[in-house]
This record gives sequence, structure tokens and C-alpha cells, in this order.
Amino acid sequence: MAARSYNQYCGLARSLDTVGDRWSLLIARELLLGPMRYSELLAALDGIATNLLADRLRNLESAGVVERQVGETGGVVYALTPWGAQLRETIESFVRWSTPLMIRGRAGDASEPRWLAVALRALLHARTARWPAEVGIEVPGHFVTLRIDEDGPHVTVQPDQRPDTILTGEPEVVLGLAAGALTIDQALTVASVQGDRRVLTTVFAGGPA
Amino acid sequence: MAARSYNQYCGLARSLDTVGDRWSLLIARELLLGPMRYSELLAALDGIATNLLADRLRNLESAGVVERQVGETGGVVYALTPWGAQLRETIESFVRWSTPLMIRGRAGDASEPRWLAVALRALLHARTARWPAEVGIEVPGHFVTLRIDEDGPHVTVQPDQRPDTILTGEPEVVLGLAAGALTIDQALTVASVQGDRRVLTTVFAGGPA
DNA sequence: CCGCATCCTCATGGATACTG
DNA sequence: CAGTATCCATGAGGATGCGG
Repeated sequence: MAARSYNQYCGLARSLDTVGDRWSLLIARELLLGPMRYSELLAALDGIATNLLADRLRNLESAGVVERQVGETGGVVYALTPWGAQLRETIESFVRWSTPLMIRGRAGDASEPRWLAVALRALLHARTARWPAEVGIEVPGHFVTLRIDEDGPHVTVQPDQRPDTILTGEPEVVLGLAAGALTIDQALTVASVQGDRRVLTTVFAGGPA
Repeated sequence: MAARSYNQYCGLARSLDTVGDRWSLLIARELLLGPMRYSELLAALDGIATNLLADRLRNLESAGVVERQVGETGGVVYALTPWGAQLRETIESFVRWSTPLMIRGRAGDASEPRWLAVALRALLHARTARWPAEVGIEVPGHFVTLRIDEDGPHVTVQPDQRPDTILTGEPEVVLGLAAGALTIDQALTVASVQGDRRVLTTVFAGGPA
């Protein structure tokens, strides 16, 4: 143990001492959407070894980033502490920074609606989207609901019902639209809309916040 | 080589594929203050192995985060690309996140005025500091100048002259003040001021931006 | 000197099997 | 289900060498 440290009195270095290990920030990303069980994390983070997940959760818990709770069904769930939840700012800034990479995509990458939910919130949070508005996002194999109200954007991974307006396209196009890298007209040359097209303007056409 | 990837179509994962290796973000932190030579980076990042620095710079360059330039004295200097410079948002969010760790300090950590410069800018950037104002910050062994104008906070590591007002204290106190974790009155029980005390109010007493 | 490359040792990460 | 134990592969850290 005795995790390797940079030994620098610097906020970045101290942060990386805490959450800079491989997988740690991805665990935090998963928990941003709510508490999860060990087995759910193991399934969501494809490729992580079981001993590493256990080690990371131990370290994050002793650092005060994550806490073990008793879930609704009685089992142990892992949740972010209030301080851990503040990693949202950092995670969202990474998501925004990655825009030049993401709008190109990359063959072979796995894609999860959970990650799309985090990304849409991060990208739209920096903009003045108007509310209220609701649109369904359909990408190959997945469906999420994006709703904007006075509190900002909310993304639901498993909607109870599909909104009236639905945008269908490749993930790169949806993210390009949310990032402002594509105009709605540009996006609609490679994506399609069912329902009221004008909802897209409400959701995606806001300027920088 | 063939850098290890998470293989996830997620902005966080793609960002960490690019700058998630050990030392990479610390290299970016150093370059936020301006281009540096290889030997300067090696000296600033105490503990990094020479082969690792070379490897990281290669990777960051091929990723488009860093570029090699010809410096003023003719030698090669490393600089952030425009995209790389946008890592400032992420780095500053890490700095803000680390506040609970930093206001306690940690024995044995090295301390550099360059890191204090990054931190002060990150912490004050989220607040409505009034301008113009200028204050010297003296911590054991180091001195920096904090100036605020219409563009926001600027921190100079090697000032050409010392400002009229100088705050002297431990780094933890200065950061606690900048983070809003300490009031000016609280800070002054363990720090001292030469010159016009009211300047501190102008610089540090702004609310959230 | 500066800017690395090589070599060696050890810590960390990854895959799989196994257990309370 | 929620981890531990084990073993192998990879990456980090440190010393040294070497060409420009």
C-alpha cells in the first residue's frame, strides 16, 4: 500500500495523489449517477480486475471520496461523499476538454448510455439552454432522455416513457451538437428527428453561459 | 508503447487516455506558466526519471497537447498548444477540489512558488475579486505578487518590485484565505500584513463569482 | 552543459482462480 | 455476491552513458 505520492504541496498533485490512480476517476464517474454495488461497478468498468476495484474502493473510502452505505435492498452500496461528488466539476471539465477527440470517435470503443448522460450534462452545463424542454436521444443500441428545467440539464438513462421529440443519430453527432461543434442544420444532414424539430433549438442552440 | 487505453467512448476516459499517465498533468501545470526547457522541467518535477519525462513529452506532443518550439535563446522549449492550454480548466478544478486537503498541509511536501501561483489563480478565479489591486505574498522561502485587474487574477513568481502591501504567513493560511475557508480576521491571527490592510479585503473578500 | 537512451530493480496493474 | 490470493506483464524510479 502506502500509495505513491508526488510529495508536492500543490492542489493538483495532492488531488492526483488521491484520485490519480488508474480507474479511480472512472469509478467516481459511475457513482455520479447514484450509488452502485460492487458487482455493478465491476460490470460497468469493463476490463478492471476485481482486486483493483477492491483496492481502489478501499483507498477512495479511506480518503473520504467514497463511502459504503446500506442500499435499498439491504446490500452494501458505494456512494460518493459530498466531497467526492464535487469531482463532478473536474470530470465535466475533462469531458469538455475531450471534445476534439470525441467528435471524431474511435473505432472499437465501448459505448454506454451512462457515459452519454454524464457528457450531455457536462457539455450543456456551459451553455444557456432554455427550459423547459425534453428530447429523447436515440443512438445505436441505446436511448436516453434529456430534460432541461430551471435547475439545468438532467439526463435519464432508463426513461419511463419516450418524449414526443426524438433525435436519432450517431453518438459523435449528438456530442458534436451538444458541444456546439455542429449546428442543428449540420447535424440534421446526418441525423433525423421525429416530432417537433424546434425543441432542438431550445435545447441545443443556447450560447455560452 | 501503444499506450494503454480504457477503450471507452467517454470524454473522461478519452481524456485520461491522453493525459492520465503519471506526471502528464504535472507537466501541463508547469507549462501553464510559460514554455520550459527539458532541463527546467526535469528540475521542477522532482522525482521524475529522465526517460519518463522524455516519454511523456513525446506522447503529449503526438497527442497535440504540447509542441516543441525554438526558445528565445535558440534551444528547444516545450509549450502547450491551444488545446493543451485548455487543460487549465481541469487543473484549476482539481486545485479547487483539493482545498480540504491543502488547508491542512502535509509534512515533508515540497513547496514551489510556481504551484502557489497556479493555485491562487484557480481559487480566486471562482470569486468576484475587485480590481485593481496588488498584494505581495510572502511564505517561508518564497515570494510572489498577486495582481488583480479587469482580466482577473495574475500571479507573478519573480516580481520586479515588491508591492506596498505584503501578506506574510504559512502557505496553508494563504490558500485558506484564497479558498474562502478562512476570513481575513481569522487569517490575521496567524499571519501578518505590512502596508494597507484594506487591500486584503479587495483581493480576498469577494463572494462566489 | 543539454537532451535524451539504456539498463536494471521494484512497485503497480491485469488476468484468473478461489473462498467466506 | 463481494471480495482475496496468486502469478505474470507492464510501467515507474534511479543510475549511468553518450552524442551533439
